[in-house]
Amino acid sequence: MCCGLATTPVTSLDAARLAPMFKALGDPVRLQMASMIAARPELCVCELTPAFELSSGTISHHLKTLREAGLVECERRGTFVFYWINPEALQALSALLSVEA
Amino acid sequence: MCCGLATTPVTSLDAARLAPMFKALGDPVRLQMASMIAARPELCVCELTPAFELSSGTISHHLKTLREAGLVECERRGTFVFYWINPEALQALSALLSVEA
DNA sequence: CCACTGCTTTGATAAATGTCAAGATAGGCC
DNA sequence: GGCCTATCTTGACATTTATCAAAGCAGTGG
Repeated sequence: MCCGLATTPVTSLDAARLAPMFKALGDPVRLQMASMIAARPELCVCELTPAFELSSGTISHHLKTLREAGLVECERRGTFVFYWINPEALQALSALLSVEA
Repeated sequence: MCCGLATTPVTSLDAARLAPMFKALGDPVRLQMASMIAARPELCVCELTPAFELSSGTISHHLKTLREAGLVECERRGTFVFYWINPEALQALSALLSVEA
């Protein structure tokens, strides 16, 4: 890996683009959500909701944050909505953090 | 890499521990700061300050946020204060994001 | 068409955040 | 000791955020 945060400082432009993704992961609830979604090919909201002691409105709000950050995508199938992770987004962040080598 | 966000979902405990680090990187100013610090063995605040159009108080505040998240450490040497990155912290985050394999 | 379920949106509220100006500290130097 | 510079801390303010309750929308099935 050649271009981590440790080798070349990110430009203010890159920072503006990438910071929202980190920000989206910067809430414990959303980090856990993202993790649950990433651990499977896709995950139904109906499986996500009971994992947290939060109103469904709040769950939906957090999912929207993850979506708008580009970290996940979703699709409605019948009554249910399924979410999956966007691997490119994770990779972009991971590459940035690669300390060296 | 065996234990990324994509393989085993993080526990709520891990989420609580790691989210603040992501959160600290979730501001464009702080992300760029962290990047500048990581690009060198250490960096003087006096080099950091003129890179942003922000008051020195605000710079100091952001550095405190990075410090409290465990992402950087610092030491005073004479009049100047030097910051350096905490590689373990970056690695912890990077490992979590490793999409697979 | 009506009721029900799953999910999202809206409105409201308390708490957290980013910023600056101004004051406080610490160290170097006369 | 007294001044100057570098950094941090404090107080204030506007903005953003996390949350809930309630209302809205989309599909399913009677």
